[in-house]
Amino acid sequence: MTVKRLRERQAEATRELLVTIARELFVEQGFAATAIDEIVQRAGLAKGALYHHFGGKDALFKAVFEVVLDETAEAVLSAAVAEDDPWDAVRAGLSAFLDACLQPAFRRIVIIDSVAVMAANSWEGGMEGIELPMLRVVLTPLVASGALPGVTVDPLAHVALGGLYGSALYIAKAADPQAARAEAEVVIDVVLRGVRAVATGQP
Amino acid sequence: MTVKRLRERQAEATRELLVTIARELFVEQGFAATAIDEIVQRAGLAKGALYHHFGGKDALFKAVFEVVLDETAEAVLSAAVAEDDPWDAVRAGLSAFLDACLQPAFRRIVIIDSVAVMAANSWEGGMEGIELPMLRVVLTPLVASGALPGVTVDPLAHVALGGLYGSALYIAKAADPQAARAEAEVVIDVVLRGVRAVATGQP
DNA sequence: GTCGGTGACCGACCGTCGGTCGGTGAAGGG
DNA sequence: CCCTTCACCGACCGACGGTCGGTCACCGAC
Repeated sequence: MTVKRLRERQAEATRELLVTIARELFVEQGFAATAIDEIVQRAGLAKGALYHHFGGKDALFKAVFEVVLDETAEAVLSAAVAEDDPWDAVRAGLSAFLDACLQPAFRRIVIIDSVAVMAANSWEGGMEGIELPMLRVVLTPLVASGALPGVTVDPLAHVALGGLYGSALYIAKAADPQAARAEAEVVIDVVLRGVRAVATGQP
Repeated sequence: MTVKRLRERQAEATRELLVTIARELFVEQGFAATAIDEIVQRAGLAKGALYHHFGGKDALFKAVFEVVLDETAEAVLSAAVAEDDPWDAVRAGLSAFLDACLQPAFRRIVIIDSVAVMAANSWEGGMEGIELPMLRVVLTPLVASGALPGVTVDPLAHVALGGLYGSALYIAKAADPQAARAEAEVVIDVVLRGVRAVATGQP
């Protein structure tokens, strides 16, 4: 299995090339404004090659989307697991997520274009696919500690994810992303402190 | 001015008809999957009529978008202004917005499709157009009171909107919407109490 | 009233784009 | 050495967004 046949390796290389090129163009121009012919031409391939490896333009986008999302999920999780205290883990994860929002690829692919493309194909969106499990990992310790009576993980994760998405949109559209990120972090910090205060009974 | 000429009235009726038909189809099928020919055919008009009144498919979508957004903004505001206490107003507004998130038109037009369409034309998105003023009315008293040091209205509104959308998503997908709504409101309540605790210095 | 201008609306036409499909040549098992 | 397999090719198609010259009812001027 480790020794792959020549054809197999070339095919995989072609797939990765297509994903890489498509990612560049999707980030630069957006999904709708990027023509398949342009992707294929820049990759030095014919249109048939793309349709041999991917079901269509949407499927190619989904492949790109998953790569970008995986990168972000990994960054968030690795930041969270580095902390011992559950609250510190949450804050570290949020900070990593806000960093991701500053990157053009995440903004364009995940925040702006993915929602419509996924909805058009009845696919799972960014919310449910990977981000939610990611958030559950961070939030479950909090809920399990019993600090938030009556609160269950699933709705909490959804609300948190939505809030993150809202701040992501704010950052994505701001003229000064750095300043927007700082503003958003203040807000999230207040919310976090507030929830913590309710949990511990201390302001 | 109140007495409009016949041509003027007919033109306005045509515009409204186009917006109404387009809204139905956009909600049913989404923006990308709806063909201009289909809109025009169902309206009993020719394609030229549409392009006479609107700059293009995107401009027609924006007109539909603004109508849907206005409806929601009005519902939220009327719910909020009925309350005297700022915190009660916030809660009432949030509840009304949650209801809006459950309606297919708002979900499809504003949440799913608007972001990509607006981004493609460098237009103002849903958050900045009307939703933000709507939420600003509700949230500005809080921020202006100085209870939340360092917090500005815009990012706070975005985070709140996102959180509400997340909970709406959770409710929409749940097998038991009533129970899900109760769960979500517990979470929102915790967050609200938390922010309030930070603001007042009391848990 | 009638006459010329205006503008709402028509619909054939165009360029582009996503998607299809029969073909081709090299890889690789027998 | 041959025959199957398959990654890849590229001409072609149909659909869609957008254009543009034409048409005719409406409306103010005289």
